[in-house]
Amino acid sequence: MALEHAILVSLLEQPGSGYELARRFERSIGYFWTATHQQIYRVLKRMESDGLLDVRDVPQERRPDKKEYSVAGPGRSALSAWLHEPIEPESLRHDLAVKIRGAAFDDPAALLHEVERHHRVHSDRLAHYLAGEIRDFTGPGAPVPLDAGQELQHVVLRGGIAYERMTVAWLDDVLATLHRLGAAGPRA
Amino acid sequence: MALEHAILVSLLEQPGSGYELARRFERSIGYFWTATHQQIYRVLKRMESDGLLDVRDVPQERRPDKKEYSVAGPGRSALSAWLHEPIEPESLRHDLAVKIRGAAFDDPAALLHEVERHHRVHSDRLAHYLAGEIRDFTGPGAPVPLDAGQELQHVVLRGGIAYERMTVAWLDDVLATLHRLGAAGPRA
DNA sequence: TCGTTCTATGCAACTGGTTGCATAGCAAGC
DNA sequence: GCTTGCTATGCAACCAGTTGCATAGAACGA
Repeated sequence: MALEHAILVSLLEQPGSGYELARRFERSIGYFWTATHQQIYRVLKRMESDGLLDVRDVPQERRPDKKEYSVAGPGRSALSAWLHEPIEPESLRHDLAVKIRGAAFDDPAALLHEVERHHRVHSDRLAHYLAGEIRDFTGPGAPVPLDAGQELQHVVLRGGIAYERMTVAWLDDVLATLHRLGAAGPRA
Repeated sequence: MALEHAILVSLLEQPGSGYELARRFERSIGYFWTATHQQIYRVLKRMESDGLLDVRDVPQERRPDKKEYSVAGPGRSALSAWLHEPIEPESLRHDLAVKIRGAAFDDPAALLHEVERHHRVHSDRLAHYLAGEIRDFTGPGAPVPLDAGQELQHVVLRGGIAYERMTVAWLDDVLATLHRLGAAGPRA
C-alpha cells in the first residue's frame, strides 16, 4: 500500500497531524497521490499501533488540540525497504477516455461541455503548479542552491507540470476532433 | 463504477466473451483502463443479471465453449446516461513520484535502476502505441476516411501516445537529476 | 505419457478506498 | 442568540479491485 509510504515521506519532510496531512494531500503530495481525511486517520492509527509512527498530543489555544505524528525508527526502515524493492509501472484509470470512445455510440457533440470543463480544471492546475514552481524553486525568494530534497521535490513537480501541459494539449486535440465530427453531423 | 462503462463501450465496439474482454484490457482499452479477468467475469455476471447485457452460449471446436456477451437495450441506456453526467477530473496515483521524493531520506542513486526500468517500460509502450497508430489509423492499410468511431479511437490513442512521450521525457529529467545528485554525493 | 501452453470460466478471502454520518471547540458576523 | 465556517478527529457500511487458487478441454512437443 503506497498511502503508507506517501505518509512516511510527508511526515519525514515535516511532522504533522492527520488534519495537516489531509491538507497536504490536497496540495503538494496530492499532485501524485490522493487520500481523504477518513482514510488518513485510519491509516495513521494503524501505523502508530504498528510502531511505524510516534504520536504526541499537542494542546493548542484558539483551536482544538491535535495529535502530531512523526516517523519512528521502524517507519524509516519500512520506507527504506520499500524504496529498494521494484514497483509496477503505474497504469491509468482515465474515465474521460472511456467516455470519448463511448461517444461514438451517442452524440459526440454532447461531450463538448464535459471536455471543456476538464480543460479548465487542468489549465487551473497547471497555472497553480507553475506558480508553486516559481515560489519554491525558481523565483527570487527560492533557496539557492537547492538541497537534494528540494531538487527531488522540484523534479516531481516538473512531472506534474509536464502532465498537466500534456493533458491540456490533448484536450485541445479532443475538442478539435469533436468539433470536426460535429460539423460532419451526428451518427449512431 | 467505470469498469461497467468500459465494458459497455468495448462490447458495443465488438461483442465478445469475458476472456476476449480480458485480452482487450491488456491492449486497446488497457491504454486507459485496467482490469483482471476475475474482475471482468464477476462484473459481466452482475451486468447480465441486471439486464444490461445479453449472453449467448457459443460452442466452439478445438477449444472450450464460450459465452458471448453483447449490450442489451438497458445497457445502452445506462451508458448514454453516464455519458451525459459529469465526472470528476481524474487524479493520479503515481508510486514512482512518492519514491523519488522519499529518496531524499535514503540514497537517491539507489533509485537509478528502478527509474531506468520504468523508462524502458514506457518507451516500449510508446513504440507499441505508435505501431498501432500506423496500423489502424495512419498507415497505408488504414481505412480512408475514418468514421466517427475510428476518429474517436484515434484521438484516445493520441492521448496515450502523448502520455507515454511525456513520461519518457520526464523520466529522462529524473535520471539527469539523480545523476547530478549522485555526483554531488549522497546525503541524509 | 508427461509437462507446458493457450483458451475459457470461476470462487473466496482480503485490502484499499469511498461515502455518509457524527462530534466538538472556537471565531466571526448577522 | 444563531448560523456559518474552520480546525480537528473519528466510526460504520459499503464498494471496487487484488491475490491466490481451482477447474477443464485441447494442442504441442519432449
